[in-house]
Amino acid sequence: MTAAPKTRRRSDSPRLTRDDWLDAAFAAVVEGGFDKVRVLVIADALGVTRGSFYWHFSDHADLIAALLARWRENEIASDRRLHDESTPDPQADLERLLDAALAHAGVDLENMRFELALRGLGRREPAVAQMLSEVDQARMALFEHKFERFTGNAKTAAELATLFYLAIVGSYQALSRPVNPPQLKEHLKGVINHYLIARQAPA
Amino acid sequence: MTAAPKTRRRSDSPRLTRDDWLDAAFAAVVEGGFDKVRVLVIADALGVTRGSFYWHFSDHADLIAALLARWRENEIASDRRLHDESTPDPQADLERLLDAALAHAGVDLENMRFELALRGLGRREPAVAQMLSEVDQARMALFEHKFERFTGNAKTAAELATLFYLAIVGSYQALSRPVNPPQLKEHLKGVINHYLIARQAPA
DNA sequence: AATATTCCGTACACTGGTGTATTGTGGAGA
DNA sequence: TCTCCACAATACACCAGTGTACGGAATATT
Repeated sequence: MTAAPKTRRRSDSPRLTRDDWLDAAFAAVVEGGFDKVRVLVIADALGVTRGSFYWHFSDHADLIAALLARWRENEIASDRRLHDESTPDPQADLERLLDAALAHAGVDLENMRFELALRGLGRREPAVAQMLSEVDQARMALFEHKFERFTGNAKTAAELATLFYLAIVGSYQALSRPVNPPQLKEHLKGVINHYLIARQAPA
Repeated sequence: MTAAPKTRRRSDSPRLTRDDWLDAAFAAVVEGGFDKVRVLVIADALGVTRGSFYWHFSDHADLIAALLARWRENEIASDRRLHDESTPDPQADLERLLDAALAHAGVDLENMRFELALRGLGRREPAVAQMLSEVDQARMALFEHKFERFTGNAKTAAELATLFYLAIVGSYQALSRPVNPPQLKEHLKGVINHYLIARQAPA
């Protein structure tokens, strides 16, 4: 009655790598949060025993730390990418940013769930909260920058950037309850259009 | 070396009530999430042993269920209150609603943290997700109603209601990172003013 | 005061998880 | 082909937590 391993290791090699473990741990976080990251469970999801784990990692804390570090790297990388890929048209540029942020809630469902779990962890672990704070700052700055190119007004740019960023973060977990992603996108566009029109016909 | 109970029971009576336990469990959720609700820990926070617990509750699941139920009651009650207390002036009415929602992130910090933990739980428990969905729906409807009274336009009301509600939810956990509550309130007001002006000087 | 009821303590069995030490094993290089 | 070593299995001790059975104390009730 010994069940077969649920998830086959990524590489065809019979041996596992540290990254294989990280991937599996990531999946565990995605579907249960950090509190449900159990070495034992991940082990037999990978089809091995914990003997392997304690080879690649010193202990449970080491695993979590590595997971956080890896996420952080990816995060600053994708932030950099969004910052570099700039379009001449401010509005198109802005919409691309919003699309990317909303994709997090669509295609990239796993990353969204991971980030939510991360925020949960951040409520208990100051170090994690600190990390998230920095990431949020960077993203908000990017939003603000794009909005300023678009509106040409620092104050409204700050307002809209704050509002939009928080709304997207909020949508991560209220989803797909009160609204779904495409719906939300339409609403965001509606507000942007409003500002566009208002600019063409100032008071 | 036996430590004194950290939290004294609310009633002066030496015996505990089911509600005392619920209060303590609530506190546990607030500072650690649902995964950190341990009968053992709560027991000695209350200065008793688990013998008491298993008198008032059948098991751990019973405790959680009761906690959820109680939250739900409070929630529909406060929703009703917000719905009834209506002011003749649409703008003042709207601002009162926003204040109430933002207070959740200020004074009412505990309730905010509880709700966040709840959303975390909802990602694993469909029943909880369902409950949250209904609460979100109700709140959004209220937002939309107030915004419609204010703007007089169904479409923009839907847009702004969605955006504002999600932003507030989002602020719950990004707080106090990228923005703090008063700052956020100013930004929200800024957008509202923009819509006010635009209405007075239509294109 | 005697008794019943309500509430809590105690002791035990059991589960699921971590970490460690030690032993195996299969594959790449000499 | 032999050998070494990177990787994994096994077996152990240990801990935290749940649930249960039962006994004991405190409060009501008559």
